[in-house]
Amino acid sequence: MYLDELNKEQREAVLYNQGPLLILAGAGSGKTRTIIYRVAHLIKQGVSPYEILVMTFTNKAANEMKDRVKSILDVKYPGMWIGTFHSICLRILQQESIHIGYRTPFTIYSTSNQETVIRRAIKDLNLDQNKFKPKMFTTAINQAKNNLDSYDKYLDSKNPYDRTIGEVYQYYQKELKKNNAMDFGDLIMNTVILLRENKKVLERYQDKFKHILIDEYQDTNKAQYRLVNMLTQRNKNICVVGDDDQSIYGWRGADLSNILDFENDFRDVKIIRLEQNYRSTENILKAANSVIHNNSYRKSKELWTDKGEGTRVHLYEANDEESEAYFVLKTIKELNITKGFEWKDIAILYRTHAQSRPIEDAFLYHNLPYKIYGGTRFYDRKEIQDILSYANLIVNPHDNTRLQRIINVPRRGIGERTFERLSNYANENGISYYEAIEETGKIETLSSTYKNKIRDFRALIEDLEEFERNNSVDEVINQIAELSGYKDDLSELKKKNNVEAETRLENIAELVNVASTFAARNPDAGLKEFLSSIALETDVDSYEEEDESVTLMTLHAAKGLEFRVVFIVGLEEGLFPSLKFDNNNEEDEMEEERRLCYVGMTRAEDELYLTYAKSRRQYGEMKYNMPSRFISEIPEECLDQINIMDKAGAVTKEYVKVVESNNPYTVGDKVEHKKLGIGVILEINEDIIKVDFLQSGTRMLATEFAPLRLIKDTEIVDSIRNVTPEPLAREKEQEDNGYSIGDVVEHDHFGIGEVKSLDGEFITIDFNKAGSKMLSIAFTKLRKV
DNA sequence: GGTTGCGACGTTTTT
DNA sequence: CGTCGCAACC
Repeated sequence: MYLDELNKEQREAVLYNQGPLLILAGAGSGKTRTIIYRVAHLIKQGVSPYEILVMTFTNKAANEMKDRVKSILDVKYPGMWIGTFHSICLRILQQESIHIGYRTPFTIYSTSNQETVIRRAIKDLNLDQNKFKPKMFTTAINQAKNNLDSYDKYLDSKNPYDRTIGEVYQYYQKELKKNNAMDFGDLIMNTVILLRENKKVLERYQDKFKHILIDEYQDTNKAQYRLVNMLTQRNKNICVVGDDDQSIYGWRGADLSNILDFENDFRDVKIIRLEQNYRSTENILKAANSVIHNNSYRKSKELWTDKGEGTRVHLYEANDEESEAYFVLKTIKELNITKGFEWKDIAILYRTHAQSRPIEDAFLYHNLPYKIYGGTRFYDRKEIQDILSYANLIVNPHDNTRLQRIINVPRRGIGERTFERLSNYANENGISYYEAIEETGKIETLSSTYKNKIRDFRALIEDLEEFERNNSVDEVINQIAELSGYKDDLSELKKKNNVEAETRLENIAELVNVASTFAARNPDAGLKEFLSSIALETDVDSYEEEDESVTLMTLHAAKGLEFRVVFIVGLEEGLFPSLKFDNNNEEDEMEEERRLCYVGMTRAEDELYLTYAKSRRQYGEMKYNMPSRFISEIPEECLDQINIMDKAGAVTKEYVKVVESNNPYTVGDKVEHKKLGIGVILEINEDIIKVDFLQSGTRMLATEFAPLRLIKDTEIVDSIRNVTPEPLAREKEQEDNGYSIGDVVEHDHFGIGEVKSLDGEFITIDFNKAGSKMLSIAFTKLRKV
């Protein structure tokens, strides 16, 4: 019986099924499990799946829930509405499109499309481009939509700056309407407007959804709050799950008061607290609890665990960001060797993306596999946006923004002047650009050469439209890349050894993959459906737990995940907590930084490392930051201060020496190799050691990959057993490793260099920039030049 | 129509 | 220190 798999509070939350319910679920307290079982239980009790609505913030969460509900109930199609706020709203808007004055299918504008429209607005409204940056407006408009504010409110403002925002907002909104497009904010706001202005529609949905569940309720903004509130007014079976201590998106419009005031919004609210943490050890939990206790704007809650004390939270002071990176690297290697943690068990979390760089450098140099999440998103990449613009144009040719984007990409001789003549004609006649293209003959300002070029473009789009009717989504995407000349263009560049072009081709291939997966899963869906599905998709959705690599990500991106070992780096005043506070709500923002720290700390299951650097390069300038206040908020008895003086501090440029000083081995140490048995270290050269093995003679080994462990003298007697040294696979390469002295080679990290000497699988190269290095061929990516 | 160089800028970003 | 956008060049 599935109820037996729950603790007392979780069970209570599953069984309580009449009226408003607030589940305050601390980090690692089995939140998702509770929601899923609650849904399953409702259905087992006879509630129809069609009467249940579950809203989440990420596709990942939605998919996970869908899958788990399906497996508990053992059905193929769950029937209930489970999705992100945005996808649920999209679904409603598409069904009710007659009420909202949009044609179906409307398109969805991503952040980059948004910016394109804003740029045009700034130009057309003759605003000073030095004073007004597009980002200011996108931020303001998104925020306005989160708060359900229309542009009228801004236009009526006494503040001239707000009036300018109003003007741009108005222009932008009209432009979107003209293009039959909505941005992310519109999806929510327009749904609220739809329900507010159509009583019949509202009542239909209120009737339909007898039970509504909201995940991560602390992250809802005002618009989302209104939406939920309207939908639930009839049945009041609203269950919200969240943790006020994990609200970290305030700057994006999330309104913490939604969860804090929930009990005042409804009558007879039942509150259940899930406070048993199944993730972290006592020390980690105690440290995290102590930090969050310094916040005043929160509900009382105290997490506990029965996992046992565990090790203390490790604290390390580095000299600078490079030695911080090397501490992380070295510690990870040690954890792997001594405690058997795998790469995928480990995550490194930081406040800003820029901090990943020194860590990447260190990992790259030492071939420690890692994966970075965030940064430029896959769907934001230029080539992906370009291809998708073509695809969108096939579905909706009147999308001016996207047409403008690709009409000359790749170059086909339709330059700025030509386009201007075309767009002028369109504007004068009040038609879309594509309609103007259909009337090219009538545009008198164009010479026949350019008319023909435009006709060619039109023919291209028509060919693609035709192709789309008879082929699968992935074939269409591929055809776009082919017919548009995009592929040829990149292939040409690739021939010239352009690495970037190669990546772009790979990205396009990946997009075709995504499309074919979609086509396989949704056999009845077409291009239209594919486009709206990926418009709401993000990179986080592709996070793979199985990956054999260390995870690098921002603290924000880590929410909802867990790792056996967590490093939080850069715990310095000014960096974390970040130093950019508004004067008005300084305290609010500090509390949000603290919650972010809490989120980071509670990701850790077994080991938590906190590091800070005494000095750090920020924006090219040397900064000397104080250790973060969050460190001093941790009780000393939970901390294990690592008091290694950083010998390497003075020579940070010389990675080599840092590693040497951090190398766990010294000459004379006895080691045990998984295959080669016991040996003694004869020499140490960077991270390569020469070991004399009892049974197989001397060998060079790369410390970070050789399956080695240090052994004490007393162990030796026990350990000498029959080790039959198997020749390593690499040994065969020794005969001819493909390189000879004098070869010029290129290394991903060090650049160009010349081969100086060869010693088995080891190769010494004199790099033009990085100097002389000894590297293991098996683990080094080298190219002959 | 495409390249180059200079200056401005610089959190976090579930959709 | 990097990146990116734009203006001035070829």
